[in-house]
Amino acid sequence: MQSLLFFLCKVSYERGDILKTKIASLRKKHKLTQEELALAVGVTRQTITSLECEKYTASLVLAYKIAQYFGLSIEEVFDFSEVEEL
Amino acid sequence: MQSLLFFLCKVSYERGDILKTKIASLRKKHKLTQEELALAVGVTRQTITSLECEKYTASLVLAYKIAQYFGLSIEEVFDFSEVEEL
DNA sequence: ATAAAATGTCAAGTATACTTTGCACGGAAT
DNA sequence: ATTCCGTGCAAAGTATACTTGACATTTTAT
Repeated sequence: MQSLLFFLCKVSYERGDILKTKIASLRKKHKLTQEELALAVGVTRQTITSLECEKYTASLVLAYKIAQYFGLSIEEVFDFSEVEEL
Repeated sequence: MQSLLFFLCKVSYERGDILKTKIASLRKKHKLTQEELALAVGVTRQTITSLECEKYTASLVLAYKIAQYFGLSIEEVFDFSEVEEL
């Protein structure tokens, strides 16, 4: 039986400056658990959860490691479209 | 008379995990002061100094803004070659 | 029906990114 | 020689990124 509910993230409206990411969908496409991805890029599972639920924005180095793990560029994994124009 | 000395950064050997950047050379190529670049990307001059002297690594959003200012990708401005392989 | 695996969350702590202010020094111009 | 500009630095403070450990709910497997 298919699941009726997904794991849901509690959305925080305190900060509007957190980058949207494709981490969750990329991870599922590669059939990985958060734990496995965390191990692969050298952080804890909670950090992956936080990034997927957009609690904060990854550091530059972590962003690179995640992108590289999926064979993509940083710009392909994180959505910069809402960064204030220069 | 040509200058004999450049502005020099005191190198800290405490951390070996700070990304090398092309910010200083790009800024000079564009004939900008640190102050002007700082204003353009929305940080203080001291932050630009710190990044150029590699005191710490920029955040993902700041890295994006700097790269975009120069019309480059993040990967073209920051050197990820020494990031631990996955 | 039960157990195990996967995910989300919270609190407290450490580490890193960035700000603010102020000072020192070299180079350029007058 | 004096002044101004650009740069490097330091200390203290705030904000954000990440860790650790523990717990609740959902999903998957038995």
